[in-house]
Amino acid sequence: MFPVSSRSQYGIRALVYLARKQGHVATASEISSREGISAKYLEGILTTLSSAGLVLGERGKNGGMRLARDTSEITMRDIVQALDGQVRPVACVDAAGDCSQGGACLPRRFWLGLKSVIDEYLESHTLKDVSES
Amino acid sequence: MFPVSSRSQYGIRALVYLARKQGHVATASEISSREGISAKYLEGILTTLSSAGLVLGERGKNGGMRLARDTSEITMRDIVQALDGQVRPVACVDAAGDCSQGGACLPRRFWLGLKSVIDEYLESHTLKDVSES
DNA sequence: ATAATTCCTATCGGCTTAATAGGAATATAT
DNA sequence: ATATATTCCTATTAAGCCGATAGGAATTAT
Repeated sequence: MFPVSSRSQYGIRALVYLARKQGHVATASEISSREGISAKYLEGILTTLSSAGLVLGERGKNGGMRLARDTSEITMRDIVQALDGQVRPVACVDAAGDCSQGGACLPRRFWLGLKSVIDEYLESHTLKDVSES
Repeated sequence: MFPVSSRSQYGIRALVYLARKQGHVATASEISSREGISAKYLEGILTTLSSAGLVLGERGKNGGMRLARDTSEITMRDIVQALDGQVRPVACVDAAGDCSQGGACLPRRFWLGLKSVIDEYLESHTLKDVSES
């Protein structure tokens, strides 16, 4: 129950690895071999993190990836949201809010509360916390 | 991210329905038609809830399902655990604890904390809360 | 007996996801 | 310039999960 995708888990490990580099670059293949993650798969994950603005990708020879900002400025919510989207326990807890039961749906509040506690936990932990703990 | 299975969602709706019955029986087909849930599928869900001791199944004619205990004595964690197993964001956060990285796995604490906040939220909300909110 | 119900087992089709493949775009080094 | 190393883009595959269905066995009231 409440499984976290491999994508997010890999992404976090990669970012922890980059955090240790203190802002210096590391290539996708370096991270993949050190962390034991499929090279091509991780490559795509890092590209996604780059689109999300969490890392900077530098192309070409001697290129690689580096953190886009300080580890204390990257929350765990930023990461999992970039890789697996918003926290959404059930379909009806988003902007659309198209619960088939309308306002009469009793469990809705309960699910909204669950979304809140998860979001708050993720948001209150930064990459700095995780990479130094 | 963090989707809750249809099984758990259906199960909760069925239990809310039963809660309204104040301990009287309702058949699986009655609940399925009232709640718009696939009959046979819901049947299996209720059987599972029965094995878990949350409802009592009475076989035979005039049989049906009733809550096994008071709504305030059934936590939301009881329900989702019965239907979808333990809260387990990542594989390594259970008794086995076979993290390939061993004690050197940095994100482990983070995931354990996430598991805790989810467990605590689920445990602190009962069927009574949800069915009366 | 008959009817109505829970309970058990097996199966199917569709969706998601981890993983792979091939290459295009880009930048550096020589 | 050319070769090399890297990110970035698009498609495809293989496997697993999950919602749903099917058919019945066991049980109980009428």
